[in-house]
Amino acid sequence: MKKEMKRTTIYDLATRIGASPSSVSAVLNGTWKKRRISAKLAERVLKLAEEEGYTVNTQASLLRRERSNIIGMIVPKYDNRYFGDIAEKFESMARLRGLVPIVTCTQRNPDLEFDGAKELVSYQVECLISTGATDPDRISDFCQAVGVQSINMDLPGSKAASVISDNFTGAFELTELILSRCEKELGWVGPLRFVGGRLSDHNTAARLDGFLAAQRERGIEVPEEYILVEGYSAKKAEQLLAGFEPNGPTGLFVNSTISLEGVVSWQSGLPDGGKMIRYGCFDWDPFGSFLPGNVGMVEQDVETMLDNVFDLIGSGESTAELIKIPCKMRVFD
Amino acid sequence: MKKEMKRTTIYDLATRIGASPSSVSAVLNGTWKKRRISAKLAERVLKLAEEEGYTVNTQASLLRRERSNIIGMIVPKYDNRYFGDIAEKFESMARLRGLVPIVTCTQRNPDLEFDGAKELVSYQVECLISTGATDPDRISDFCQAVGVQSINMDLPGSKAASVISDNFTGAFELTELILSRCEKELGWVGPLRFVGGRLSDHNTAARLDGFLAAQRERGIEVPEEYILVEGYSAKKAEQLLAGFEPNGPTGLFVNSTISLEGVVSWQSGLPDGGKMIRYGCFDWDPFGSFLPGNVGMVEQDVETMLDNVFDLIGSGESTAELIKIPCKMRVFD
DNA sequence: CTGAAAGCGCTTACAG
DNA sequence: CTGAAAGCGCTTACAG
Repeated sequence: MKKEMKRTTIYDLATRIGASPSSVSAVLNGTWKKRRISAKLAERVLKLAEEEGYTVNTQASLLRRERSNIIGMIVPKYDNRYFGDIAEKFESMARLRGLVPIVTCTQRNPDLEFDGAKELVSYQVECLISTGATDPDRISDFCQAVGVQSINMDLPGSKAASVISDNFTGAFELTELILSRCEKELGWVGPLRFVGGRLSDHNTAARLDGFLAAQRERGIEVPEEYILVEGYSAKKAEQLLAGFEPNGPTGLFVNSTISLEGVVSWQSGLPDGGKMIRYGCFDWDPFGSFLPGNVGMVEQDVETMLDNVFDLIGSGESTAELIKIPCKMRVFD
Repeated sequence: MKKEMKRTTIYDLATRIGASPSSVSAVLNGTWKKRRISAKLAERVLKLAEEEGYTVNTQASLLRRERSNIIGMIVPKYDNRYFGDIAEKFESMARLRGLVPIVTCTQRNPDLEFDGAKELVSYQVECLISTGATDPDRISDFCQAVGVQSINMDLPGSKAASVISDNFTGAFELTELILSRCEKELGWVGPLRFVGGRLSDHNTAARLDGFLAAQRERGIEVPEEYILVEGYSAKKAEQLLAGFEPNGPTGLFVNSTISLEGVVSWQSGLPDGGKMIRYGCFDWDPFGSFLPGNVGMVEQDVETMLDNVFDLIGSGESTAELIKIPCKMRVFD
């Protein structure tokens, strides 16, 4: 490892070729046709650059250019399919559009979240997508102050456009599915329990609304103590259910795959293995369809959400509009 | 959105404060004590910077500095816990060490993989970690040519140090577990099937070795047609098993959670739901423990692998050593 | 305690 | 078809 080796620059290339740095630069960044540089020169430069393992110094290049083409995203976690999928699709869709994506993971930590946003701004991002952010408005305020566009995804904010799932409708339909399967398979009609999430979280609140509305429509009253929302973690879900040993048919609405882990763990510890339980989950995981009692999952439409995000980018005036994307329902049998 | 707004620079700050850009710069980047700048000046600068929403221009700053502190990682996919975990822990461990992580996802595409590596090099990374790369040596060669350290993780290469799991031992132990559970629970002893992966892939080969060794030790001969390695995808695994309807006890060694999806799907389609099947999986997923017939999973020790990677960074001469990290066994019952 | 000046590696009008 | 020159926003010796 030649540690203190200086990287090859366009000056090195220019010297060795016997041309000017300007010409080398033009060849390397593709503007050489409009500068009418001879094809032979271009060819020689390209060949030498290849041989020397030349790579442009992005820092120098971006410093000089007026646009960075960089687009940043903060994401809370990679611990479930949803955010992993978002990060992955964001990267490939950005590249397809000629943009350079940078994604950073904030550990669901509000301070890291803001630090991450600042870091991306100092990379000169042209737009910053806050995904699942706990405090998107703080980020939007900051972005606005420095003239950078910001967009919220998954969790809405009030200071920038937001693209989120239609949580109400998804939850409504999932609730209907669980109810009808309870009736058909267990001959039971009754209030479902809602497990996981936090009421201060917009998505949980909207899903709970859909959950309640679907039952109200069937004349089912849901007791307050059936709403078990004290966090997302698997452990929390398991704790909340710990005392509960259903002695007959029951139904559960599980809010997120993280909570689902706890639910399934609780279920498998029941005397009868929870044979009389049916549940559905708002969130998708490929192993979900093989879990006993799972009647269906709501899959958020990441691709359409991102399509909408990209449409918003560079769309001039950004109002704080809220775009809701329908979810897909995965039904198991 | 003030689109064409110029960002605040240290010159703006200096003018408004009535100090020189040098002093402002020193205050902002923390070198001001050694430059013995007055605390009052420092305070005023910091306050104004805060008010103006100043953020350093990373491009300009890095261009001037001699070290970037940037450390890059390419990762194939975020479609399972393993790589998501790696990316996430890499980011936080890098920050803990005062480094700036950049992770890019290459879609398991060899060309994107190399492009990603080049992109990171042009960001002036000081070290590039190739995780699960299909052609790590190509990347190492490139890095060496431009004087950047490279390290392989998960999948080994021959041109740079590699930190990988001890696949042989993990597979050996998992095979023993499956065999003993087949015997205990099904009263059956016999050769297991190996499902998923690719023989050209170092990890699959090492795991297959462990798989065969554990059976050889017990005097079990594994027929060649029991080795079903034609790729990782869930669909592939399901296809390979499609014709197979065991009419008695059987055991499977599943190579990766991706393949596991296909296995479980095949299993759930069997007449008896696959009650007489026991299997284990080389790879960890939290839902795995709830799958019927799953006796255990091998969890790769991401944290220890990354510890080793970070120890290697900046460690001077990089030999192409191979560091094997023991896996953890998760046993279900 | 502080400032003037050089320069990091590029890009881009501008002038041939 | 090509080059000289300015300048992007910083950092860092160097000289007070």
